[in-house]
Amino acid sequence: VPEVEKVRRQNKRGQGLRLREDIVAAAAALLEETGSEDAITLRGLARKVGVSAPAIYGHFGDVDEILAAVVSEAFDELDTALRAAERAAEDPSEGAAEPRTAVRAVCAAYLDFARRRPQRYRVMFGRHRTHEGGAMTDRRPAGALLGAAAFDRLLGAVARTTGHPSAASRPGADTFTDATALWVALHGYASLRASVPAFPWPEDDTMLETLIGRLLDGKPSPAAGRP
Amino acid sequence: VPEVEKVRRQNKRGQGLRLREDIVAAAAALLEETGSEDAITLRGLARKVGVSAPAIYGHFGDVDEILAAVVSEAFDELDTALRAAERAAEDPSEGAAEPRTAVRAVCAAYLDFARRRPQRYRVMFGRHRTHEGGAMTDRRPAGALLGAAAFDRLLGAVARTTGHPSAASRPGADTFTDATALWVALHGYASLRASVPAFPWPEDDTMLETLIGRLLDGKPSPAAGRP
DNA sequence: TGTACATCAGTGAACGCGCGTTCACTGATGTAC
DNA sequence: TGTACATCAGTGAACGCGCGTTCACTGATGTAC
Repeated sequence: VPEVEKVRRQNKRGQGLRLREDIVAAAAALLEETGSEDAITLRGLARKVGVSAPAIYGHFGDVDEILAAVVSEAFDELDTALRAAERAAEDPSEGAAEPRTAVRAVCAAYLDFARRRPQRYRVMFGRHRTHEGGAMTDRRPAGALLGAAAFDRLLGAVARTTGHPSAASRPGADTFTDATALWVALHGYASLRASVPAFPWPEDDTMLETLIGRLLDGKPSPAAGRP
Repeated sequence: VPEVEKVRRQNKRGQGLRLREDIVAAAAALLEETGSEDAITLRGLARKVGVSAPAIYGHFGDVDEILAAVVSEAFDELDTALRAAERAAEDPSEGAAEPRTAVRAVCAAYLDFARRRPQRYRVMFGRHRTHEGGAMTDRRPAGALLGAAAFDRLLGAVARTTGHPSAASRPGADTFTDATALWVALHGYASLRASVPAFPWPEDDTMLETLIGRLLDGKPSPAAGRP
């Protein structure tokens, strides 16, 4: 028997790789529907996909692997959304109509994602990662970097407006600190807005104007109409 | 048999009300140890307290009630910590050494609480409350207001420095917006710091100086040492 | 002070359930000849 | 083109486990007389 290159066999009746996708999609749906990670069970997913429970072991060894796939996919989605928002904001005038337009667009897209996929957003950023194993096991490098991709979008948008006049008045500012402060505020707002809906939150636009104005441009509150 | 006022019977051998406390304490410990709410089970708690499982029904009808008690207790603790920090900051000079001292102290205490009780903090603010039942069921008014108590501490500290010179330069500012922006940033930092430990976070003091300076005083970045 | 009794916090056995996981299997798909 | 066979994705029955919850009970505590 000569050594033969293993060839990917054609998917059986459309299934095959599709089952994997179906499982991840079902997990995401289950998460958003129930609002709880522990509603995601092997048997529950199998039921939802319409397959027997052991069939899942062909694609995932673990229910945690499935949740990890959901999270990974969600991070891709977030990155795509931020990218699209940035492109759309920069597109029409080619130059810079207003210095903060792109930053504002990216931030708005971030908040929009968190609102559209609340449970996925919560799992992406709301789970405490205990650095299991002392100093730096680096067992899940991808997991640690996932959030960084979204941050880099934000950082890029902020950096691209550094040369603008509004930045000149803030000689001590540095881009990384700016982006960090902005991310922290965005996440805080997105998270609390979902957790404490009873709070009298302002509109997204108002909140964004406040945060960007103060954190990046050193401007005071956007004249909320108080005497 | 005449109507008799029901008198609280003396606790049996030190138990009685103590079991209830023990259950809540065990739940809090289990939450912090395992980092997961669904590690809190009736049987697990009974085991940890050293009591049979049905004994818990005498004090709680539900495992969710126990978690609610943990959260309620944690909110009390947070409020106490913020109160203490504020008092300590205002105590020595009786006047105002520096306008933002009290605000900074309250913020630092907030971050400290989130760091000392990470899982409880996560459950307090990280769980999405779906407004189940349309518009305003108001079924859990206490739950909705719990976060507001901590916010009021922050609001008070901010309000008490409004008359200071630093506020005069920001005519458009209003206290509520200030406190909201600050809370959002504090929570975002506390939450992300725990979720994404791999990120190069600054020291708490530096972060606080940045956030308070920009959000409340309109100052740029704290001269992070860049040319 | 002493005895009989009501109270009630907690027990221990038992139940049914959904879960993860295993195992031998089935049956359609694509391939060798 | 036709037949025999290897492959392998998915099946169905079965298991042991920990869970929430029920039930009749026990035994110490405090009270009535």
